[in-house]
Amino acid sequence: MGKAYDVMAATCPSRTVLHRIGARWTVFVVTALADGPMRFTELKARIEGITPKVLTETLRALETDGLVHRAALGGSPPRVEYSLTPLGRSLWVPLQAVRDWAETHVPEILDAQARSEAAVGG
Amino acid sequence: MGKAYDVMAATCPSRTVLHRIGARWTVFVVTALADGPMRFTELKARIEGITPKVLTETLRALETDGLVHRAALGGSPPRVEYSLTPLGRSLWVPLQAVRDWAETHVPEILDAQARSEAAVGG
DNA sequence: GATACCGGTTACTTCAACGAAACCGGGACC
DNA sequence: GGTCCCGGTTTCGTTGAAGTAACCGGTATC
Repeated sequence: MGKAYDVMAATCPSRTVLHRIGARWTVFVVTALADGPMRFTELKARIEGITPKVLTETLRALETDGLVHRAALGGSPPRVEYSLTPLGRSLWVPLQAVRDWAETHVPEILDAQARSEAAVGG
Repeated sequence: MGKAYDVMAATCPSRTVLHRIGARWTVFVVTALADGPMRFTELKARIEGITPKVLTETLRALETDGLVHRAALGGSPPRVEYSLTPLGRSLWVPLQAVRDWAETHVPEILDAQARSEAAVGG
């Protein structure tokens, strides 16, 4: 059985999907929400350096793709809770592996960068 | 034992690493090279839609980070072979998982997108 | 001597993503 | 009546990654 979708094909929709996954802040939001539902301000605090605008954009995009659920709970002050959908939770698995890899191999990459900078004549 | 690096910290070098991994074409190049060493033109053919400029840039970046090895074999016509380093091969594991996820869940995401477009009033 | 192949490079342009900063309504608290 | 919090929105500016297209030297082929 061949696969229905192939990332190597120029027009394959999986490329769009991959692009979304690779967006700067997607991995952070999914990682944060993997610990449980969270409110906007909580997310903003946890993901250091993210601006409210970008956080909103990222959440909307993930919501559109069915990865994140947004629950407005009314009341005052307003309460909005974001959570991963089952699809989002399934994405978390490979994303966590990537995150893990990144955190684990930082020293090797820093080393390689230093070495190639030295080779060029830094 | 706490982790040495945490992606959630604003200044953590793992963020740079993650950024590189998330670059538009990284996953394609690593995936292609996972099948074995390959020449420039071969890569260009296999990764549909990539331009020579972007391919060069991506390969150089991956080389700098120690993920790809470049071997110029002289002769004429010139022969240059690119291959994954052990570090690159270790990255392939999580990347393949992400690629797999993307290819597998295309229909669900397309569905979700269609539904939220309809909800807005398409 | 025209053509094609390899492995790129160069110059220019475009465009989406990202970021900074200010602001919004509505309530609650003081 | 001033201030704070929540969950954003709006405007504007910047940046850098990506795309387009043309070209390069060297060789070998016809």
